[in-house]
Amino acid sequence: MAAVDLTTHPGHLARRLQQAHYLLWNTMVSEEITSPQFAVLNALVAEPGLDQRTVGERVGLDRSTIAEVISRLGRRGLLDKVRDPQDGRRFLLRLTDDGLRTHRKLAVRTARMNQVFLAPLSAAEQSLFFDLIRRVSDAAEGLRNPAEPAVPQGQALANTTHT
Amino acid sequence: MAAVDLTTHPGHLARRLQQAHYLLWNTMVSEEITSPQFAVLNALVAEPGLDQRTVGERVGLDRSTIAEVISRLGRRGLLDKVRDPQDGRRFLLRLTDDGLRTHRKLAVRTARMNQVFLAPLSAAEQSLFFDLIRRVSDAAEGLRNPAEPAVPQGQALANTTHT
DNA sequence: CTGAAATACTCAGTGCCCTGATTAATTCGC
DNA sequence: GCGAATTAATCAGGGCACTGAGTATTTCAG
Repeated sequence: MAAVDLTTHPGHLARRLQQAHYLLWNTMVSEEITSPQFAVLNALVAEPGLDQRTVGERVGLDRSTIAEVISRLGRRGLLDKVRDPQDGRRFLLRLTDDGLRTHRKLAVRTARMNQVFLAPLSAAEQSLFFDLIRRVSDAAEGLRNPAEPAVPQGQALANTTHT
Repeated sequence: MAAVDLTTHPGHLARRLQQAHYLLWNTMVSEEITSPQFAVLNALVAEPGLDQRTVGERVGLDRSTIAEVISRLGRRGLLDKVRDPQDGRRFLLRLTDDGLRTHRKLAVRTARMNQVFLAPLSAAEQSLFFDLIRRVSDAAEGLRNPAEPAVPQGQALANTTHT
């Protein structure tokens, strides 16, 4: 009775969307390399020599997840990991030739897959789709560290001040 | 420089959206019960006595994942699992009183969380958001079993019929 | 009625995703 | 210079998500 309609719950929709994407990726792009792995390759194509933490920041993966992903890519021989001589805490990451080749190949397939994935939407709807999702994600991400940003000490924290 | 802009990749956006949702859920709804777990509770509020497979179908979880989720909910005492006397393969699922209470409590918090999550969008944009995501997900889901319908019987389905 | 197919569930294996605790290296305060 | 934060990475642990293989039960074909 008190049951709720999940089709109006953004979290549920987000999960379904990701599942749908996973499915398509698996059939149209690669069964070996996953979408997060491709994101890491892509980040290192753009900026070779990044350290692990920064790559994670670029692609939106936390410290633990990025470590696992990088270890898998390393095992496959797609990237190299060398300790930074300047800062012994860091590992610098760089794609191997094989990694570079793999990225090129998958980039093409990914573009094709995106077209299929977005085919149900008109061009205008597609940019709307991006825009809406980005705005929601960014806003939620912004709630993460609420204190940080230069809040002046006046601090009238004015949520629902009066009914 | 063959690097690609991930902000125009729906898969990447879907993942980020889900991460953002996870974050908000964790802080505003529950650290114990996850969003998929709530979806299962909700399905059983709507239709008590469903079997495992059907619950999975309702909330979009495959056979393995639904088994794990249900086992966790069972361990927490939120649902009961009894073998179907009519069909010994099935287990029938039903919420306990505690499960029902939990669902009621979380439903309220979830509604609040959804408001915060969607706050960056106007009402019109929110329905657009739902509509666009649903259309993309449904279309991709539809590609799953493309062949099925209307397989012509010419097909000589020739596994050794004669022995 | 009986053997084959279908069905519900389980299990093993891989990968993503997060938090909290720990270790090693660097930087900062004094 | 040196001890105290800070920072990069690892590890342990819990949960979601999929596939392929295996078990038990039911249904269907002949």
